[in-house]
Amino acid sequence: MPELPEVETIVCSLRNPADRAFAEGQSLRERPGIVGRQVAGARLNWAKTLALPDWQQFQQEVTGQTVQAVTRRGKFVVIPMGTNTLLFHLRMSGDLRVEPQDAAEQKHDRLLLDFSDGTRLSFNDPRKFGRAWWATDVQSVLGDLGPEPLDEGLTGQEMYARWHRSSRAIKTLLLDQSLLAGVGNIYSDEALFLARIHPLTPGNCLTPVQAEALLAGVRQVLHEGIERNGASIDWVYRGGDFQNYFRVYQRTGEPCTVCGTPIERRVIGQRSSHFCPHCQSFTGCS
DNA sequence: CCGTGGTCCTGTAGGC
DNA sequence: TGCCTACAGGACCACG
Ligand SMILES: [Zn+2]
Repeated sequence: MPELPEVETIVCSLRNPADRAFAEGQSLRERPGIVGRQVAGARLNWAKTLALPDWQQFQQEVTGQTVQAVTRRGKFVVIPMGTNTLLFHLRMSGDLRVEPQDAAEQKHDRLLLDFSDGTRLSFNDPRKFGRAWWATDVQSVLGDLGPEPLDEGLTGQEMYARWHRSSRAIKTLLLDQSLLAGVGNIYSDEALFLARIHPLTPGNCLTPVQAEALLAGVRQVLHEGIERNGASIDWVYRGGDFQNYFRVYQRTGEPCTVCGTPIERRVIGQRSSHFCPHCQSFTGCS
């Protein structure tokens, strides 16, 4: 589930003042954060969740460390703690929650950090695809990531150069984290719709103008997603409402918001892709 | 280099 | 009620 806007929303909530009190029905924006809290102990309920290092070493080294900051890189949550950094990738169903230690452990909690002030951070992940790393060198985990789409220094020309090198479908290229970090299945469909580009368009058929428009579309949908606290679908991830503003994603058969043509769904690179066959007609390529 | 199919997992929706 | 299949915010691998 979580793509850049959902991860950004979670990261922001973890950065909230840590001295806030817990309350019933708090939104993500209202909840207390974790910066400044000290780890008193850790628990691992699913071995594979901890990618590196082994549990023994992790548990030993993380205990006593203090949360210095919470940041985001692509879809990764980055938490510097002393000389090491704790990283999470939420994959399809991961979530990070802050709660009092006396609260009952939740179903699907995979990794828990107990803080010395009586609170805890829990990594909840029903599908078990999510991973955590405890790394001295952050680049060993984040090294292959492409640029941040919301970095103002990133230009359309740069993305044109990156996308133009490949003959793969632009839908697939948008999901390639080494070309651009943070975009997933929802936001790639939405961005292609805004840029009026057919998802099967080969990267090397894109024009510089289209690349510019696509980066602008990516930025717009990411901003919208962040504004709405991300998208909440099914039982995974709660708190956002961008799902109520989808233009094409999971709207198969429903009318295009621009021209009324039924939205089409087809599988591209093992992922379902939704688009308007009229607004996003393939313009051709030499 | 490219596309395809399989893997890792649990949960839900829909057809019968 | 079940039972069965398809599908889901992601990423990685082997193969031809
Ligand atoms: Zn349309």
